[in-house]
Amino acid sequence: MQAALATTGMTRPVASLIPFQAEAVVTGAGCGECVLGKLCLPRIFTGLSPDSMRGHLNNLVRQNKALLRRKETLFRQGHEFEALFVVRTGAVKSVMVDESGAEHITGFHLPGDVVGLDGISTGRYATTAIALDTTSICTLPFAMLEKVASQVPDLQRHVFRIMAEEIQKDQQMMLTLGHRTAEQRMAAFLLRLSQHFQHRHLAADSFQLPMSRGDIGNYLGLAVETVCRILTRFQKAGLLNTNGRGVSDLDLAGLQAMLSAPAREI
Amino acid sequence: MQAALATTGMTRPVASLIPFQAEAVVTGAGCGECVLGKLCLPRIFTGLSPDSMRGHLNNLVRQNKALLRRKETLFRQGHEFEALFVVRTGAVKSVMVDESGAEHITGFHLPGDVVGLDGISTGRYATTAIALDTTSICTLPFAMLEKVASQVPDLQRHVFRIMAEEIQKDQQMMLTLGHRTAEQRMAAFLLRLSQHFQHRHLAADSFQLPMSRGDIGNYLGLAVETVCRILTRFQKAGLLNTNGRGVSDLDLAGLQAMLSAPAREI
DNA sequence: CGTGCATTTGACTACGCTCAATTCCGGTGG
DNA sequence: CCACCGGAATTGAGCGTAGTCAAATGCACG
Repeated sequence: MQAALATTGMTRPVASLIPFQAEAVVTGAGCGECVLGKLCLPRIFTGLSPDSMRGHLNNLVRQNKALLRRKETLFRQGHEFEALFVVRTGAVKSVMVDESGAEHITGFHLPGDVVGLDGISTGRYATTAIALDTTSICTLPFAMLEKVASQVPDLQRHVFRIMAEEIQKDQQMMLTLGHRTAEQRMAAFLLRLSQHFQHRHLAADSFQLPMSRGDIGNYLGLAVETVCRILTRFQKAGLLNTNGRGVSDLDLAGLQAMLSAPAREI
Repeated sequence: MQAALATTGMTRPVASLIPFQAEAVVTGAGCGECVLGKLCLPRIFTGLSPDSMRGHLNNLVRQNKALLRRKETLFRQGHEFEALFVVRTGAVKSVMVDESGAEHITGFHLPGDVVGLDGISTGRYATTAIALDTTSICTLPFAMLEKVASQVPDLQRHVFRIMAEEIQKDQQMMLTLGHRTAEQRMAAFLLRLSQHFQHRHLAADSFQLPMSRGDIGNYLGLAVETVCRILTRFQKAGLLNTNGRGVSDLDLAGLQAMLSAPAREI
């Protein structure tokens, strides 16, 4: 983990490590600020005796949590895969550098999302994970996860599901990138963010974008200028209001309508 | 499975079912024509006693194999997810119909590939799987796979790996669709096919495309006309020869060079 | 209160889509 | 065996969406 939780490429300091309070989790209180949703450990271990639960927990969750600041990296492309991470607060982007040296953002990860799945198949992370904001992280060493999963069928099923959801999400994204216009991509992007917040009982029609216009463009396969122009167009059409990185008064139905509308006929 | 192995949407008959010879597998001969690679069951069960192996096998692999003809479906979008499938011979495409009724091909599956992963997360298949050729299939009921996986750590790890490889592949595709020109997409597509054949010790520079130009275009987010034009361009540039659905004399290095070359700077 | 990056807006260009017409094949029936 | 038919593939002409280049403005941080 030394390598994985290494310093950023820039001149930032290493991530600070704060002792993780396993006790609070085991007693069933949940980890307070944590927004793990279905991955929440107390739920996974529901039905196990407190002792057994504590035993598993101590193996499963790294006894610390990482706090990253803006632009610090959680792990780097090519480094040995050792753990999955769950975003508790903040936001993370996954960046892949291709053979020609160009950078491509393959995903944004908000609280509750799992980061690092791209490392499982080859044993090395396929992307570099970079914090977009001050971000707190939960660490799940994968070897331990595998071991516990083979003893706790519910956890095994849960890991299957998490990976399957990632597959589903990526295929949805392939569809967006391959078959939708620039406007539709932006609409789909905003709707996906909106749904994420809604699922967590946060405002669905007003929120902050944790990433830059450039990041959005890179992720959606659009030029920065196009992203800007479309946001202005949306604003003029009354679909939303922008204020820096904040968007408000999203017309969710209107945006949804753009997706059903005449796409590129390929 | 009745539903999953249902009739095609057209007027084709149901897939014929031929008894699966589990015995042959257990004795270590492998399933002959099968090209499962690392998923090959005898390998999974290496180290287990023959009896234990036979017990697992009988649970794991459906006691039949399906033979599909061109345009017949393996499963349909929205139907209950019950099993994964492995392509033994032939080829399959995964087609998703979106809210606006447009069809999108999310993947092609060649011998050794697993089909149906998109159904795990929601419990319903997210795509319809359609045979591109006469295709033989191996069926893995997922409930059984989960059960055996929780008893055989190697199998659990293997399922993780298969799903992770799908994630990796999809993210590579996102990158292709979002950041590459039409020519680069075609080059990447041909190279991926070539690598698939090479890994299976088949000719890497000459093979048949099991799908139509239209399917390729749909998959790559390009118009059919663009696919044709690019293939002609490639041929004139001496990168390959085409003959109907056959391609030969691929200049792999030349195609690879196109990917490293100046992409769209996004 | 600058300096530097992020964002926005404008002008122009080009890649790839659309529409249209022709050719090529594979399958089918006379 | 050949003629015919329908879909697939190919090629051409014209156009539109989104990228590129360029410049101005906004904004955060030192």
